[in-house]
Amino acid sequence: MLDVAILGLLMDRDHHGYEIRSQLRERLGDSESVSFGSIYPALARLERHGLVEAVAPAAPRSPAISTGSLAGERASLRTLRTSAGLGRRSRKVYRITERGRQEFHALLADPTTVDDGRTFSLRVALARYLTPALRVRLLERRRQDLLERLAEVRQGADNPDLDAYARSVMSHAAHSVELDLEWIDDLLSIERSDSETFAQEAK
Amino acid sequence: MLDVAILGLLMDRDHHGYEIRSQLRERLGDSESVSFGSIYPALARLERHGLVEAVAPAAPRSPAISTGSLAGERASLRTLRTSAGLGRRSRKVYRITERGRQEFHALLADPTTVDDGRTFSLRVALARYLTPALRVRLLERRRQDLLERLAEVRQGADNPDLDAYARSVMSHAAHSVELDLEWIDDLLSIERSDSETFAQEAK
DNA sequence: ACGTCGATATATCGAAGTGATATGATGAAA
DNA sequence: TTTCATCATATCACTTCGATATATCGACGT
Repeated sequence: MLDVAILGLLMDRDHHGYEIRSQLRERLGDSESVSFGSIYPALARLERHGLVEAVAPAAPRSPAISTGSLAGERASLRTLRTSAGLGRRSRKVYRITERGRQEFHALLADPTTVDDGRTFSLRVALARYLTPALRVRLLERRRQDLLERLAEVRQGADNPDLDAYARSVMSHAAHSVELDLEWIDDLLSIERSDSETFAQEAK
Repeated sequence: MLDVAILGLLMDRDHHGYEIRSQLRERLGDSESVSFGSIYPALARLERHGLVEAVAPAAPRSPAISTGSLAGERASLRTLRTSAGLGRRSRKVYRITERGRQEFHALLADPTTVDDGRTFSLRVALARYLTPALRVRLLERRRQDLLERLAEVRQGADNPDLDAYARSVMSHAAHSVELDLEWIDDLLSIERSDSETFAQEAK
């Protein structure tokens, strides 16, 4: 899951570890922040597998300071640290590789992994990288799972064995799943109207 | 988190590992099932710490078959397996200890741990074991967290840098948090009206 | 009577994630 | 000028996950 998230962010542009954490919340809507204890090992892992690569510390806003040699890079690193706005501790910036892009598409579309709320939201947030057909499949798969879950929690909400608090949890879970279902149905109807528009244009 | 959940279930009655998993979903509303790979180690850990203890395989529905000796227990185990309804592989039933009860209350009320959606729901499902004051504190703490989260996701929903899918995720997250807040406000108003009733009765 | 499927049940293993902690630089405020 | 908040990487012990192995029983079809 984290792999897809990181690769997805890197599809857009290069990032360093610390930034990935905030982007995960801001762009991919991750509610419970992923800890640094998973991000840095994940980045190391992805690099080991050749899916991402460390970029030589990029030139700061002010262009053309260093252009390549090892000594030059070291100098630019020092420059980077003290130069306007971009200081802080030296960043390790990562770029996605071609193999990384392939793996990203494969992971994102993989139908064998069952989505929980978190991975599903992640996938939707990255849905522009899926084909329309794969998007619909993703949404309909989740829809089925939620319908099953809805039946479960509704039963719990009516279970007289449970005390008022437990029943309240169940009943709120039911409302929450209902809201999720409405969302998915909205997304599905958008997908369908988009494909209609497409069909009409082709006509 | 899993510790509180297991202890909470054992407060009610004895359970074996397999059963705990289903009860977690049915009684405590846990959406993403906890795997056996965490339940059995957790049970072993709790036993090591003296918070739970393994019970001699309980007598089946039909009462009074064995009453104590080692030989008797072994016999009852065999009986258990082949007797009506309760067969299957031999179960390992756990009971909560006195120290376990103390620890349960401490963990449930612990204000230092920050609740995510899962642990919060768990705590509410077990809220009957909290005092009214601790219940209100739990609810208000979560309310604050959600208000902050709401501001974040609303910003994301309006962020023109994001594509329609990512914005949709953010906007749905906002609606979801709003629903959570309504739930919490309901629970809070119930707590308050309960304490009023209580005050009036005392009068 | 036979096989085999699905549910019940415990257990273990490697890989991944968490939460805490260490380290240190920088900019802003007190 | 010290000190505080934020930025940034890293590691550690412990917990959790997902897959897999093992085994028993009831039900179902053939």
